[in-house]
Amino acid sequence: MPGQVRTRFAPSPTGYMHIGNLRTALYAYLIAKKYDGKFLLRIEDTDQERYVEGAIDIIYKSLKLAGLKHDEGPDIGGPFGPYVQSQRKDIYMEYAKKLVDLGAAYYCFCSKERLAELKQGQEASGDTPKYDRYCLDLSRHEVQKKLDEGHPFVIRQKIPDVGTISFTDVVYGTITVNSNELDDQVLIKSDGLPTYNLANVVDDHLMRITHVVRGNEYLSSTPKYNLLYEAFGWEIPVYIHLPLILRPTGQKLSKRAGDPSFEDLVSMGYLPEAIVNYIALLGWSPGTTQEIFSLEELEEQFTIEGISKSPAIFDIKKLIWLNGEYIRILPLEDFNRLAMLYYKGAIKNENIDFMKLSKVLQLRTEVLSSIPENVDFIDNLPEYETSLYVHKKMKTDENVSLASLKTALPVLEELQTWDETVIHDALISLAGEMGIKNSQLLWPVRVALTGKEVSPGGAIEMASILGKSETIRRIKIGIEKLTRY
RNA sequence: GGCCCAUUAGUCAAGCGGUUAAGACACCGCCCUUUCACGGCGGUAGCAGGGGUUCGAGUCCCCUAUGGGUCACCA
Repeated sequence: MPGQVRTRFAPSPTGYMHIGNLRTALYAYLIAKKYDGKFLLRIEDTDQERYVEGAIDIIYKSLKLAGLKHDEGPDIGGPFGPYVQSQRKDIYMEYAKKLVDLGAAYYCFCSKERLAELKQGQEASGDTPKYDRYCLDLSRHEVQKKLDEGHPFVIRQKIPDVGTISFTDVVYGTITVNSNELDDQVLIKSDGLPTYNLANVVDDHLMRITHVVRGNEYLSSTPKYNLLYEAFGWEIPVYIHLPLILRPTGQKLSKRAGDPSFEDLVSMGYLPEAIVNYIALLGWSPGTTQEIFSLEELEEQFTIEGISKSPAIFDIKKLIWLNGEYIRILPLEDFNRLAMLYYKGAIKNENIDFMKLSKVLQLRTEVLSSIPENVDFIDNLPEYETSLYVHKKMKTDENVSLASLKTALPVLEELQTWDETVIHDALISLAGEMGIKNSQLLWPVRVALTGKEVSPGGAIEMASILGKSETIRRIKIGIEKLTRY
């Protein structure tokens, strides 16, 4: 294929970037990068009824967050602009008229009422709704007359009566349909704006798109677009249709069903890099056993051959794992900065060394939003049962624990400096002196300090983070609970 | 319903006529260990069903079933 590879991401501004959309953008981007080509952003806003305020900003923001930089687009311009379809209205009309001249399209003056009636009748008799070509044979003169009289009109594509149409998709292979399955769809709406059916063809050609990357839902309408390319005498792009991403119950992802958007996932505590990594693997395989990919690695290793045909289910479990992997490799400072957003709401105590907390928490965090529940004991020691002190493997029960806490209390109170090393040495040697296992001393202390079954660190780490006076206070509470028991 | 597409473990998936059918998540067990987690080791679990073609089929063909997509003046 001569010339430079050019792909595009062409979302309509609905205000919601779902995971499937993002993945389409990602693959289009990767294909461009892989072949050293250009990736462009085009806004498909030809349906003004669906316009949502601020939706374009969400698109910019999402792409930026995902690291998908476009080379041309509404915000940065480019040689084939404008990149917003509503600003290209005249272009589409011009090409639609050309199609009429070519005999590949025709004016239609049917009212919406007539169309609705027609459809209703066809459905009632069990037929597939299809335009009846009422206006197809209007003479040039009749058409001109109606236009002069100011009748509202649409321009419809004229599908050949007979024959089959084939096209080849890189992932799905050659697909053939009967032209009688196709409807004479509207190309230009009565508001003068084009439908997707015309706009995508005109723009992809004018913007020199070489590889059309889009969701599988366009597979069945692609033959109609090919007819248009052929009528214009334009080169047909390489088609790459992507399998759908489904929700765990098997349906298409949807906003209505509550499936999270990309931004939702980010605000739920997933890192953009992890999400991108995860969706790259939903529908594509590198052919190796590598699972962790930076965007740069994807750019190098992505292959069109690796795209699969079958739909994939969005499995949050694997994303959680992957997110944990990304969190663990973060520099401590970066993790701390991210975690701070969650600490703020959960911890009011100002004496906490957050960096110290982050250090123990980082290994244990898979999703940032789980942080608050993991650190809730810091501000307030939870109410807990003395049964927490009973642990078979640690060889502790209430009696052992009470003895351990009572012995540990004065030792800790005497400590002049309060850091992990000092606390560690004091407690470990104490266990030695007492002739008990480390766990028989440390488990009770950890329980007393946190009041929880699990905590983001052991007794020594928790004591260090909570500080001396709070540690002492909590151990006393523990002793009291166990004494009462 | 018509047309189009898909179907390897619970999930993502490798496989492109001859394999003990990779790997990952999840799950289970063991080890490490002051809890949990991390890490290490091991395990359970799969070619939707039926016909062909072939010396040989997860791989090719047909049928059935299931799932999905599409049939708009939405994209």
